[in-house]
Amino acid sequence: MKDARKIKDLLYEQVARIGKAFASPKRLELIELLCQGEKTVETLAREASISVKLTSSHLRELRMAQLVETERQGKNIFYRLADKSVADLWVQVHTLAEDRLVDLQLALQKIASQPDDLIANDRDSLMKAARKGEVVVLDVRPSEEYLNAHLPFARSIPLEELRQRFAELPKDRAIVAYCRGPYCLMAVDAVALLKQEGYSAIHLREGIAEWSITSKSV
Amino acid sequence: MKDARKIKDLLYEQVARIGKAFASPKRLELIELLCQGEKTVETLAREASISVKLTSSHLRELRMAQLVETERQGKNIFYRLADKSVADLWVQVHTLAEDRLVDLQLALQKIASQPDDLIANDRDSLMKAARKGEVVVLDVRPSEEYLNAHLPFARSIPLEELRQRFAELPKDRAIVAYCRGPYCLMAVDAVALLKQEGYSAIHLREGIAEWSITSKSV
DNA sequence: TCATCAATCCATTAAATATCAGAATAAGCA
DNA sequence: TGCTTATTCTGATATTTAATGGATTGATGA
Repeated sequence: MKDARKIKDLLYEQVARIGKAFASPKRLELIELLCQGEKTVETLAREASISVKLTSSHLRELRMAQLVETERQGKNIFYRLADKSVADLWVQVHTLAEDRLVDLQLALQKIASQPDDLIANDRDSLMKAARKGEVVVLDVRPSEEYLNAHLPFARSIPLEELRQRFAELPKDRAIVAYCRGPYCLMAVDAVALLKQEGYSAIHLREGIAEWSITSKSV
Repeated sequence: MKDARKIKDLLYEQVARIGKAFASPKRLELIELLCQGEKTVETLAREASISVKLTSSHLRELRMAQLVETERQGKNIFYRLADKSVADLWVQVHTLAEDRLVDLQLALQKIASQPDDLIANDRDSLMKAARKGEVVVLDVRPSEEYLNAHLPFARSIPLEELRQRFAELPKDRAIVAYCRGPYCLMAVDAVALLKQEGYSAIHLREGIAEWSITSKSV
């Protein structure tokens, strides 16, 4: 009996290693960044706005939970998710959080509905329209992330270059902008810019990680 | 810019509330128990082998993360999962842990393969056999849990009563025993007992929570 | 070989968490 | 009404974790 308890404790403790990895806001942000493709420690630190040392120590936690892998390329060490299922779990966790936590819902509403954005939410019809060229799907993430993976039919204009590259976008069609996911503000900013210029632009909450979850557990 | 950071921090912090709820072995055990149906604090404490006070404080954490709900019935307060998606997330998390963590794989092997158990893993063929009556699917959990929900075609004999009720089981067919899930040892014990009595018994790792995840994200 | 850069390791402090004991509620019962 | 039972709340303590600064490693390139 006592022995059974010890075994059980051991088992749950192992699973809790995964839970702990998902228990820190900074680590979640790093996971979301890694969903966009492999990155160096320095890049991750810059994009998450935290120090390299702190980034390194959080990445160490993620590595010890076997959620990320590293590879040295010259001077740099690249981190990547150990498996697609890690990205899936991130999506699952933040989706559950959005379903359950009122505070989170309120914060998200504040972002999205400030300029009263319409949010595209029907994948099939969006893809159908994109295929026919009725809408332009616009990826505003840095181009390396676009090159790593992007939504079908999407074209890439990183947010920083958008001001200079308006000319590439047609004014007679709706522009659907997306970025890293619902907690990334780049698409929101892009939509604001585009509207200022007279485009009809809407904001897609989902990023590639959210998109590639095939099945919603209903 | 600074404002954007503050918003982002807020968002990830909210999601981390869910992560933190899954970051403690004791809380994971409570979640697994609640996957079997609603239970009082006392019952949860007894079944997780921890004090009522500690159980209460862990349940408080889960309640604050909005993962569980309470309902008073007379003297007792019943806890239940706030949504099926909480059970789904538990399955997702422990499945990822089993995929990634070698220590966990080793510990699980020690349990399951001690008596060289065959593990039933093909749901469709198991259900087909159960429907035809070629195998007996046996639920060895306490009967309240069976009454709350159970696998198709399963019959209930709680582990404690198994010794007295061997007569109810046919010796000419395979018995497939299951319990709360892969970290519950009741089915393992049941299989050991049954084999001792000359039954051909095998152990199904999955419980109702694992079973009811319809789609594996591949 | 030495200087440089990227990243980690180590030691320290501050903050958060787990656990336990005792007091406090809240409902049901006598 | 007061007593009992189930549960939570309030502190107190020990452990764990987050964050930071200084020293260290490992590969690169002059």
